[in-house]
Amino acid sequence: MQELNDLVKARINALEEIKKLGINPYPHRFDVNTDSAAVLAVFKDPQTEEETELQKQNIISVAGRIAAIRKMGKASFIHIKDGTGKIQIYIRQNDVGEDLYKLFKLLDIGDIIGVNGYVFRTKMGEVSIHAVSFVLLTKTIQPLPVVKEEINEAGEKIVHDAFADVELRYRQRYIDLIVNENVKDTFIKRTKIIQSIRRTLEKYGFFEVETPTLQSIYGGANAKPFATHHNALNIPLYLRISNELYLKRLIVGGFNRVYEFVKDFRNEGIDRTHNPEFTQVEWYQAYGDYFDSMDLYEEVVEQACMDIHGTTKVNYQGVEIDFKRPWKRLKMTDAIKEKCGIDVLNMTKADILKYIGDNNIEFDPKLAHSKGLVIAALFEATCEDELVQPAFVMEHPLDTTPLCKPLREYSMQQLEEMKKDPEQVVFVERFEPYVNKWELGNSYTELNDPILQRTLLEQQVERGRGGEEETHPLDEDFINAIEVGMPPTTGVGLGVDRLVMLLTDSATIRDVLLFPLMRPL
RNA sequence: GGGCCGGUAGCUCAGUGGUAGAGCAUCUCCCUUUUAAGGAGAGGGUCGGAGGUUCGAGACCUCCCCGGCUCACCA
Repeated sequence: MQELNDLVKARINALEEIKKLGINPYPHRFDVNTDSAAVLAVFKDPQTEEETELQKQNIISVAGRIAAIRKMGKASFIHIKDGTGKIQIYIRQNDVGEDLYKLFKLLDIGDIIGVNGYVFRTKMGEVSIHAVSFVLLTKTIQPLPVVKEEINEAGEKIVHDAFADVELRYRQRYIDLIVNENVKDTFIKRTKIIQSIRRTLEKYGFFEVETPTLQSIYGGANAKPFATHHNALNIPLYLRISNELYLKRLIVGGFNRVYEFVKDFRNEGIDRTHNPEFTQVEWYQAYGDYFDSMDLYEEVVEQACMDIHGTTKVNYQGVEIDFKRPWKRLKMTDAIKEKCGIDVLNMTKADILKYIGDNNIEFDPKLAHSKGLVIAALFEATCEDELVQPAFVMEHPLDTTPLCKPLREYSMQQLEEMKKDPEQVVFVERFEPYVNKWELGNSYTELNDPILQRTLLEQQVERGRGGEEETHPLDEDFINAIEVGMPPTTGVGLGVDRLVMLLTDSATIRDVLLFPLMRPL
């Protein structure tokens, strides 16, 4: 038993008093027939005397958590919060009787009650419920932070003593949701965004599926996995880092348009835009290419923004971002040309490395073995900061991914020759959407050449042995699926959390995750 | 992992080496249209943890725990 502070002791005492009054502090149900939002709408317009009198005949019942109490002897005002907002309740001994008023005096902020009464407007003009009776529905033991609100003369709401400790807010999100108004709103928007994405995909005939979270071979992205173990089978398992390879199996199997919202798990650092588990939606479309995916990606995001805000423009942390289609599209090498003034296509790997060195550009020397990876690294170090408004960066070097098709402009013979020359960089039909300098997703014209697929995945394994940590283990069954034959296909991954951040003006990913990972205490 | 900042009452915060504070909340009393309700009084602390310096530490030093920002890592 933990040591009780005075506030908890006082509430337990009140609970005992209530029981002595013969009242069950935890009854089983209560009939609710309206809510605070609906009540406030009743007196939206000025009322006549007669109409006000009429309301007295209309007894309604609401239920919610006590948010504020103002006791004045034998009459009191409280505010309760229900799912839709806040409403003031007037409780008077003359109306509810001495016994109930005795119970009322034992209530605290945080307790949950049901109220029967009629709507009226107070002297001060606030639409309220005049209680004729009430029922205690849940007596609470733990005190809530006492947050007070004031409307100043300018009509602005001033919040006093807001529950602001971010650590406590994340660890005890239920309290955060109760006392901090805007928190719930963010999560309502999150759900609406997900619903909007789903609607857009359904509109185009995409079919929602579910694929395994526990995988014996992880793949589809370059990331470190979480490892776990299955006892009965006595095998190691991994939490998925991506569902890409499973969705492609479904394309092979004849589902021509599929999508899935998934939690991906990546065993990496935590910061403002990274949580170890995060949500992606991936969709795959047979017979399409990455241009089709760009079109749909734009539409999905623009529509989500419209559904939340009624406009394509949002303010994110002081920067206006406009999701209006069409978005800017630029090749990676052109972005480098624009920013750095160099054309990496006409440079040797040594030249590019020299440029990186001469300009003190951050560079991980482990990547120096591949000209393509050097180019991608140069792009990331120099160009990402420019990509604030929505834009598609396209045509990445082949070495950045083993799952994407080379550009259609290469002839088969050309491709063979390029692969033999380390100074030749093969580019692939890939794009990454960037907004606010963040990668907001990833998309390919999917590789469906089984011979090239095997070669590229085997190279990944070799690179893994060579020290690059985040490369793929070989998934033979996936290659088998591609050998069985996957139609021309394009696929997209969209980072849901970051999109929600942008659309809700949230500064950190933790503000759009109900329960972000915290180190246990 | 590095750098910087923070952890004091249930909540929000003061407190630069000398008796641990304020507001709200809590408890007692008054108050039948209040709204940061008001008035009178009272209680409430392992100052994140452990060592150390000092006559004396919430404060200074060392280590540790938790968090925030930032850099690195993370396509």
